[in-house]
Amino acid sequence: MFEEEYQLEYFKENGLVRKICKACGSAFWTREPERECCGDAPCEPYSFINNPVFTPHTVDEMREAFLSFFEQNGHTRIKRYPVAARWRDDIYLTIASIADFQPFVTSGEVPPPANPLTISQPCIRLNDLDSVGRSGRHLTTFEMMAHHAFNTDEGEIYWKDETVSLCDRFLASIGADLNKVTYKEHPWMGGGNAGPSVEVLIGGLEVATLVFMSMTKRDNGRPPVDIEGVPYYPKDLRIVDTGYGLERLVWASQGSPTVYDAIFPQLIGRLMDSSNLTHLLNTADFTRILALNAKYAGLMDITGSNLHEMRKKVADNIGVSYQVLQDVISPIERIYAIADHTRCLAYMLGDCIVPSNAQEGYLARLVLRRTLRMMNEMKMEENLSDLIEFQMEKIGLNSFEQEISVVREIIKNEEEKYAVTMERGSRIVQRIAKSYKDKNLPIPLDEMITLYDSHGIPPEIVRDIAKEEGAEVDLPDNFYSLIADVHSESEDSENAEDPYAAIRERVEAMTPTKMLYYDLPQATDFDAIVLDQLDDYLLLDQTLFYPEGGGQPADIGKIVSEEGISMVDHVVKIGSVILHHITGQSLKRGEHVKASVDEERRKTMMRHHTATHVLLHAAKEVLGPHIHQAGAQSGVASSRIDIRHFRHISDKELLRIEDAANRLILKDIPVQTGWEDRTTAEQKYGFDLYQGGVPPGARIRIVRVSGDVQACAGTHCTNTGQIGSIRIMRLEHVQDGIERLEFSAGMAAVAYNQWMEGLVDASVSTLSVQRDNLPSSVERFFTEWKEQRKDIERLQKKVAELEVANAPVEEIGGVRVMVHTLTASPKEIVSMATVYANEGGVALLVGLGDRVHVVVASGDERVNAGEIVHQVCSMLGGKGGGKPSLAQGSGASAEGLREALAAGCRMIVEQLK
RNA sequence: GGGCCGAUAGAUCAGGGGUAGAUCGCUACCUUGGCAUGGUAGAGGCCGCGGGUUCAAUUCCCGCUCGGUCCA
Repeated sequence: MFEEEYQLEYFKENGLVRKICKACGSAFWTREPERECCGDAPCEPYSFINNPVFTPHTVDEMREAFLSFFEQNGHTRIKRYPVAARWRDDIYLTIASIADFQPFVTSGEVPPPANPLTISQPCIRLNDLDSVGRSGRHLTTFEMMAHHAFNTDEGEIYWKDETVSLCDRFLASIGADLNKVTYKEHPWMGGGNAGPSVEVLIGGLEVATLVFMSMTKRDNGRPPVDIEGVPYYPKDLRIVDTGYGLERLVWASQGSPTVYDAIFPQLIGRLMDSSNLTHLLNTADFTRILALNAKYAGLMDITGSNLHEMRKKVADNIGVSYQVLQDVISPIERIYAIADHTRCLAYMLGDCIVPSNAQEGYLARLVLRRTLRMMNEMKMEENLSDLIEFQMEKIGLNSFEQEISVVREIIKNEEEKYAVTMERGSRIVQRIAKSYKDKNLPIPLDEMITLYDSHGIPPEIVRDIAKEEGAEVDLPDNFYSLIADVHSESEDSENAEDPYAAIRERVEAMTPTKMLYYDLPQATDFDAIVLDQLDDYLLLDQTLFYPEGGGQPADIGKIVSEEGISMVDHVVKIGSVILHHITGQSLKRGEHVKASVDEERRKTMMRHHTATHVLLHAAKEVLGPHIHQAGAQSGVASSRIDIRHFRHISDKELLRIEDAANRLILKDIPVQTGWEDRTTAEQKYGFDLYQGGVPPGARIRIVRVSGDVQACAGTHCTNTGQIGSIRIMRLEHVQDGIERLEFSAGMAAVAYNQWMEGLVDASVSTLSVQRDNLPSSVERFFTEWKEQRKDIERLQKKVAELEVANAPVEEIGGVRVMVHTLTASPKEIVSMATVYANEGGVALLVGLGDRVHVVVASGDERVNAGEIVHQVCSMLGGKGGGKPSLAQGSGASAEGLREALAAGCRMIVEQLK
């Protein structure tokens, strides 16, 4: 595929030749004509360990070397983006440098912040979590250094030859022998795009990938290229997407046994120290084991049985047993993993991810709990907060938005939560372990799965606790993949159909609609010319109707023409065209119309929308500067805003937020809105801008309310005073780390207050008490109700005893039998009969109420109450049953009661014989 | 966003279509000079909310709320 794409002038001019790898069959380019192998794992083992291929660099030195090299070569250096990819809704974490520019820059809709540019982007990938620490090369967090160029037909920056040339020159600048570098052809496809790509290899390690994104599946009318049967079309925008692994470059520059030793030298020493493993560090054997381990790990994926095999090979090679190797290497693997995970957490928490049971917060919790578990296993005398703070300081505290004190508090919370979960978990495990031990069975797999899946207790911990209880467990090696299977069964990812798909294409060519609502936020009436009508969607040359978007619903209203009136019930924006969904009169092209927006609704919407910003600001004031918006939805009767906070908001805090918000309203602060260039706005305000979501377009609308700046497309009041008032109606805990405030503003707040008043009034009048006394009266009524209920129970028992004492009794075969009909509730007669049965007698009681209730209690083994009730009730046209000692049931009417009781009596006599 | 588990006395939980239980804690009394402890008695439950099935629901079914957890 793309074979001709790799025939670069640069390769030819510099004497590189194309070869086919004898091991894997891939094509590659090299300066050494006699080379037979592509240089990639598993075709070639690592050769850089103890034999660096670059001049030694630390992480900071290497990053600086890269960025300044590309700066000197005409690239603009760009600040890193957060690791939480909040500008995208398809991924939680930033997984590559190009992710920073998706989707709007890569689609061509928005110009890049600079062109060409260079960046070192911290990325987080949790796919190979199990290999981290073990393989010697896997990391959860790595910096992808990149140089990107965005080429169009109008502006060519550079393409393949220059990209490879820059790569070569950079590698040479850090001391590489270019003869050792190979370029492996590696066609790339992803996300509907494709293009040629080369992997850059040295010393058996892939250090960079150079991707040339140039094709798309989307039909754009250009002549397509066939790739595996699918037509791909050349893109208008051709992107140079490179990725250099900072950590790998550093590793290869130092030749240490593992990548971890190269990038976390200080921390690993510190962790070894606190785990009492320092003595291992400087022994030759140990170093040799690690190096060998890494070398073999380089040749295979470290999953499941592979790990086992690799261990065996390494053990054979150094002449120790599998178990000895395992014992030596497990602790250090955990230390490597902890070093890695704490850096991952530093980025996550520093970039304002709050651990949670859902979404990106869950990923943070996953890593955090893993780290805590490993620290516990190592009995490490270190504190997780200190380790993460150390990592954050190493990276530079000013590169994080979150304050360190908040980070520490979050970690403390998580540690407590984890402890509670584990404690709850151990109790459950102990119980289960006991019950299986009693049956002399191991705890079965499905119990293990439930324990993990529903209670969060990892199987290793179950095993340990079970051992203490003396129970075995059934724990297969592929436990976690079994879990994955359980989940995959129920996973039906259904992609929501685009409801406007049919119209979308037809609209694309239409003239953009002039948006009047931003310039005239107070206006409601306007004149317009009908441009077209597609089905029920009307297009005008200009409009005041706000289309649905940015968490704000669409305006409604009417359009008046000479022929009649059309109602607008929904408005959407597709591209830059606004579509009015109308019912009633159809309209003709070119017609002049008068339109008006439902004023009250629009005003309510504006108040609610501005109130959202005010409330966020108030929350920041009360809870701290770390508060961020996680989502919002405006409505007519109420609106809601989700905010990130690591704790439950207390009732008191809620009141203070409401107070603060209303004070901001009373201050009558002007709301400033304006359009700004996207890229400059991002640089100016940071990614906090996108708290309310990411709007498309090269220019974005900026809304400022008292120091709070957001990109926001909604319609706003011009001053906070216009909101009138804000009333928080409800606080909901949507998920850990996200609190939802439901509120209303303006007249809607008044309506809510009135409704609440109504509730109070209704209660007050029912209880005939004064308003002020409502809470104390309710309290009094409730306690009285409880006391009286108890009194009733006591009295019923008394009555029962009296009834029993006075009831006619017959003695049959030495057993006292009572048959009696009375007016009493089921509960009463039950307790009556029980009193009797407790004295060894048999009672057949009938209570007359709405229904005929039959109870039999038997204090004699021979008499089966259930059978008798069954018989009596069926004769009464009802049903009943129960235990041999006590049974109850009922019949529909008292008709035939005499016969039924007689039959019951006969049965008792019969059974007593 | 989806799956799974759960909600019963102040706490931890058991139970199960037919009169709501255990342990700890609490209160009082006994034992002591006082405390720890031990003994006896007792108080404490809208069995989360709303529907349905049933003669009968705390128990079974459905919905909701809240909590936990796993996975995207």
